[in-house]
Amino acid sequence: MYGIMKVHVPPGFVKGANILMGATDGLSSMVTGKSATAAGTGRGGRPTLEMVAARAGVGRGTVSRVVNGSPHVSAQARAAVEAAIAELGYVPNRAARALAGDRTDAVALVIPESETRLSAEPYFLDIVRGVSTELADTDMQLLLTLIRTPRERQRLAQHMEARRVDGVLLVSVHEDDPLPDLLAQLQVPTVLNGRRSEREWMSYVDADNVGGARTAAEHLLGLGRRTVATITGPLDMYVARCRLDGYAQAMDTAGLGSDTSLVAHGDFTEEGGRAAMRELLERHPGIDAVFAASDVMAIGAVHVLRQAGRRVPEDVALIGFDDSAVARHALPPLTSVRQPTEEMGRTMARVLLEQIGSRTTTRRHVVLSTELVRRESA
Amino acid sequence: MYGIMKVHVPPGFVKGANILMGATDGLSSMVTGKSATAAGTGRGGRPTLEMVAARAGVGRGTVSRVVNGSPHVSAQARAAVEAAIAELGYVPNRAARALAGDRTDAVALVIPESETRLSAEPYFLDIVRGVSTELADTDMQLLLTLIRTPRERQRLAQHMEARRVDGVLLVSVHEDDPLPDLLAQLQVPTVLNGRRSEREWMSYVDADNVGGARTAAEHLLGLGRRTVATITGPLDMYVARCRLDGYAQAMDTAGLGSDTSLVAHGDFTEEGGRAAMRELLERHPGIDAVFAASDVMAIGAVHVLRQAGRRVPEDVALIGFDDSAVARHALPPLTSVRQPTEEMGRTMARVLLEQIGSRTTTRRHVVLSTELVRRESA
DNA sequence: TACATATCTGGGAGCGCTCCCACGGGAGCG
DNA sequence: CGCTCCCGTGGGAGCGCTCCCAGATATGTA
Repeated sequence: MYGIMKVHVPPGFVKGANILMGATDGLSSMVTGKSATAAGTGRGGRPTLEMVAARAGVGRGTVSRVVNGSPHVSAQARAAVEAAIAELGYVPNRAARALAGDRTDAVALVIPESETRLSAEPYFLDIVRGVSTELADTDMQLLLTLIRTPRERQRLAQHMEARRVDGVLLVSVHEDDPLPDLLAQLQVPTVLNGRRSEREWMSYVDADNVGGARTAAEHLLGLGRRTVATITGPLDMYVARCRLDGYAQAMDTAGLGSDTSLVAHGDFTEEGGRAAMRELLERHPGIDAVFAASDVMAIGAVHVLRQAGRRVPEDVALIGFDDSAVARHALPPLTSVRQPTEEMGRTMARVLLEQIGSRTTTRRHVVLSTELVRRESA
Repeated sequence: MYGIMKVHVPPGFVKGANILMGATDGLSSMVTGKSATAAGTGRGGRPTLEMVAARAGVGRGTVSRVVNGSPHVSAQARAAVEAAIAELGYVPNRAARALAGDRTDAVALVIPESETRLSAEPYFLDIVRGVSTELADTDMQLLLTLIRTPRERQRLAQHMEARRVDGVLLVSVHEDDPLPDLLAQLQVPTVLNGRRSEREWMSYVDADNVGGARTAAEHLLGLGRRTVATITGPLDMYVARCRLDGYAQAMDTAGLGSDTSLVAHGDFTEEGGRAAMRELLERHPGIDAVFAASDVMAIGAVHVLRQAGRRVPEDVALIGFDDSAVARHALPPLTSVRQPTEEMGRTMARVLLEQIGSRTTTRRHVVLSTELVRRESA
């Protein structure tokens, strides 16, 4: 009863309203048809799924199944298709796939400008490197989006609503950034790099800032130093609070209580580090160790200490955070807490892919451990 | 005679082979139809072009024309369409556009790993920033592709053949990299960041390395220094040759001939800079100025000079190249040649867009001038 | 032997857009 | 006053894929 459908109907005939047009001048349209595809040439000479199917002597569906790794294909058919793909050098058309499958096979790495200004340096590149590595095996594309102006933020939101990516990686956003909530509301899989606060609920991958800071302070203490101070980052940033916390923990454990006069506040800039160091020197002339929450601030501290005639590390031991190029090339080379940045990037990508894959909304929280890189300053 | 076509035919009826199916069990298919689109809901609840058309009381074609800025639309129709777009919050579906229009509205920024390892630092990020800025006004997407393994290079080539991007930005490739030629052959619009040799034929945007180096050397000479040496980069890199050239030009002009013993070869690393400085110090104990072809090498030189008891800049004036964070935070802060990195990124994007727009293969060669940033080392 | 079940397969329909053709009506012309 | 010409317009066809359904075939069971 359905047999009629199996009759071979010339392409271009069944399709469209040509039938209704009868004797009208619909000829030109009829001539068009999908002849190009059915023949040996796709647009721009690129092979199409249909060409592969013809070549392999199977149907479109089967080729699609092979390409997408469906298990419901006989070994024989699979082999034929794979051969045809190789011979033709077939590569799936991403746009067609996206359109038909309602997905994009792309993830965006979003970087708010504020962040790039601060820790710039290798950090960002390492994240990209990690993400890229992890994505290399899938055929997800990595889209880079810098957000600087409100207009760009607006556009990003629009793109998100239009579902132009399957997921988003968000590099350290500020606590009051509306982006994460927008993404959550839109149900776009998202992974943050760094938490916004202690009770972050979205998926995130962060470094163990507390542990790293604690280790640094402990190292200073282990060197026999007694007057161990710290230069913090801006405390409205969670990462800065964490590093202060780690320091405080180490001091507590060492029974050195919490002397707030040993805590000076910086802002992650060299000048901030300078000011904080001057303050510290004034309050504690006998200071013999400093843990700075960033390398750049540590550099500032080095300069001030030098001017004050203090030697590093003989008089004052110093540890920074980030293990940046600045730390490596400083004089003396700075001991610093290294974050596994590339690994963080890889993990972010992995978590995101998992989240995109399983359509469930399972949040993941990952904290990767840091490591003290010993150089000459402590 | 064509009037019959204007009769309103219910959607889903004209389309497909349903007509042929007559009394057969084609019901399920008929029910499907494109009802969803015709009604008020696109996939995922997102508005479609067709919905906008319905809302504005015009045809699909007209909406498309408005969206794509075609001039052949009456003011009235345009206004209606724009209103409908705003009301519905319509955003074009990128995949559909790509499929129908045979383009992708995306460009790739390709970064061979080798390069990222060397000058890493802000350089790369600034390029991205520039590119991103320029692209923000179009709705081109920026794809980031890191090339590290031969496998990744292979995949990139494949993507290029499948025309997954409309154009490519290539960050400083080596002279023997086959990528540029592949891209040229594939006729993919491409812009290089930096030349591969003096006779680069592809479009490129480069910094005036010769001029920057010349200025640096001239500055040193202008300080009254007579024994002005240079530490070069690896001379198999064009950029290194350029910087050496600039230095040589300044020396020639000053009538100081070309004393090859004043030229030491480094490799853009700190250790390379150290070794070169030691060499120089040995050959010319009375040396009073050094131009290093990179900041990192300059840092190495500073360290060696310090150990040798030479003061910077009192005994030996020093200039680096790149104006990196390392230079800014060094002790003393390094005078350095700044490249307009972000501007380079912007220009690259602009040139690429132009090349994509005009389907002609007009190559463009842009050289942006550098600038000496004076700090304390010279 | 007949019938139910599981497995593999072809191909129609449709994703949302662009391209382009052919229509209608207004302006310009003789 | 009829004739082109052109501009603005609607909408068919098709881009290359995925989804899914119904056939065909192979396997198992009574």
